[in-house]
Amino acid sequence: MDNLKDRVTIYQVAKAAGVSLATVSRVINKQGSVTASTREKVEKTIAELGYKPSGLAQALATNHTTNIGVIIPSPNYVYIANFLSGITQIAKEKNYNLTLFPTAHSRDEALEMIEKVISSHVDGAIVFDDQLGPDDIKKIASYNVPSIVIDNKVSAEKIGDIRFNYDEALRRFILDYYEKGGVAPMTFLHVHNAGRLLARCERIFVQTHEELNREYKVISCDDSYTRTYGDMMEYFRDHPEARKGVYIGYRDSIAAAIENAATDSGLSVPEDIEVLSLVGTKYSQIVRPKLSTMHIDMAEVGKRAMYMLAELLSKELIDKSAHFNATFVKGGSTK
Amino acid sequence: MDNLKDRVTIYQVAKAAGVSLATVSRVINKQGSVTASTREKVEKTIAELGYKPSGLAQALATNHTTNIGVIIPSPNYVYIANFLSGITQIAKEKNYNLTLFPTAHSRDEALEMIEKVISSHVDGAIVFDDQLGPDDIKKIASYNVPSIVIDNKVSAEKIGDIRFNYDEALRRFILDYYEKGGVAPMTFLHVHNAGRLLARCERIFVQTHEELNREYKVISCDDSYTRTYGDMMEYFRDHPEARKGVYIGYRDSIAAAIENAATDSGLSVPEDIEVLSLVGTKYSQIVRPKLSTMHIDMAEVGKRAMYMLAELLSKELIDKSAHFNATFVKGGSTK
DNA sequence: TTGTAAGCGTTATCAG
DNA sequence: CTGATAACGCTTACAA
Repeated sequence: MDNLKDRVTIYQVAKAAGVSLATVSRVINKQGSVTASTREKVEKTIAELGYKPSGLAQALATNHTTNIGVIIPSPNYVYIANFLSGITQIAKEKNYNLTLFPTAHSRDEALEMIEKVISSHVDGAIVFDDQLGPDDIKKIASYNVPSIVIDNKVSAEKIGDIRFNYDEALRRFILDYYEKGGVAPMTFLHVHNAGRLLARCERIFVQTHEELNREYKVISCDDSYTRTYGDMMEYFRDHPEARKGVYIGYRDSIAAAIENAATDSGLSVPEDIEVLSLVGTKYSQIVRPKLSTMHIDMAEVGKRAMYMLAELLSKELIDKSAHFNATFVKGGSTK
Repeated sequence: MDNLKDRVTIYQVAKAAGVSLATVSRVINKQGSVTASTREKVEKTIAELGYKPSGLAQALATNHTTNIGVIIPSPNYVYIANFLSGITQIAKEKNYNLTLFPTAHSRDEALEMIEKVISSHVDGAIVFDDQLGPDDIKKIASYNVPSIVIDNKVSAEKIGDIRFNYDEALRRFILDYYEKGGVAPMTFLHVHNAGRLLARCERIFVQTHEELNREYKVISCDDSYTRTYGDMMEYFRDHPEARKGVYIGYRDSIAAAIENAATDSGLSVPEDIEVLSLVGTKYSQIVRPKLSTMHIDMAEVGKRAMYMLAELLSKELIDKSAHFNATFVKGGSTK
């Protein structure tokens, strides 16, 4: 608990080196001018004492930590992990540390994390939580925490956003299917509380079908490979009429569950059943047939977010909005 | 709430509520005694002003942040992401924030991150970096940062460790193969710089074979699915003698690359080629045939690490070492 | 129950 | 070039 008790302080260094606090501070910050000889002396005693400046005290004095807060659903999903990994790379490059505020897909928790972000005195934040609406985001803005918000349009002074666009690609995919003579209805796998991204895709799915005046199905599934695999096995067994058509899952695990369940039910993909994954990762490549996906490179999104934030923090962010368009990547799971 | 505001301080709250700093502090910390009426008054003005205590200042005053530092290779790999996810869950439960110090598989960087951890004033640290040796870890100990170290034996006052044991399971797997009449040599896919865990497995692999006086192969591969898939396609094409036997990859992506390359080369798994993944994740289940793995649940490891650290921070950690034994999980990729 | 004041470990502004 | 000293925002004895 009081591991910090015996921390060597700048004061001790000063005393040991026979100089004042201020001089030591100048040495460690390499600013202001110090004689070569005293600099050496100070550096020597710093090394001897093993002194490391307290980031905390520095932060308090300078009014900036070099921390940026990251609000994300827990990094359990590959696409979130990829996103985080992208942030990570650029953060390192720009010399920021990352503090995680994980939210487990619940709005209340996300809100609570926003409070924490504010308290934690981060220099900026990247918010990728699917549950938060624009109003929630404004709160963070009102506290003057420069932020990049993912998949949420916000316009505020110190806030940039990155938005995903699945609309056209998904619409086109659906239209193509019917234009090419698709007859069996498409099925969308709904996952409870999986966030705004999925919700929007589902809306596009429904709308497009209603415009076309086509039949469609939405079925609910659990947000896990194993459960969905089991459920789909049953589903294909109990619903002979469902043994054809296109199935859409929102991420690779779900889509893979559909595909494997279909295959293991004696169906062939893509001849009988076609499968599409909305958030494709590299795991779409390892299943057979490879999954067709709507692809957005989440690591790139993470990098971009961190670049934008760094710009927001250092100068003016010129372009406060970035867009990532999903592109259809054809695998073997669709015709 | 609308306009950007400068940080509201405890002092401003005190003034607005007509009380002293100390009283406000008591209210926000719910300790000491405050009359119901003044408490209300203070709470009201806190709400009105939108005051959030500065974690920084609190940390400096109390001498502990509620941050714990996590040194990991970047969360690109599923097993690392799972580990992080496990930490995350328990950290939330115990009310700690996580600060990430990602290292990208290089010892120098890992060392640099240790420095940062020390400066950053975290209450404790979880160190899962495969590149660090025991001596490196001691450095963190010397700064009195209570830590849990993964896959590295350390004995120091404030340091606990979690170790993996692949030895027996892997040895047994190899022995079984030959006892059951395996003839074709086993092949181990070596990945440069993939860390101590892999290195140790490789050592076990080699040793066991030498004890048995059996032929074996070690081939190098890139740490990526796509590259390894391509390389293995070539390999199977150019080396007819290699179109049989057991192949061992250190994580699912690598093992899946072997398996898919074998299948796509017209080989059948497990009849011609058998495949084993050393660090199995749920992705071993989605490829066909399912991968046999040596399994350690990394999310559990993360949880355990965080539990141990919490204990280390609050009282005495009774059991300073935990062990996780790899268990062989048979899939369809081995006979 | 409440207020005063001394830290916590730095940086930064002045003088000297 | 160097040294006092006042911030930074909060906690916490100690007094009142």
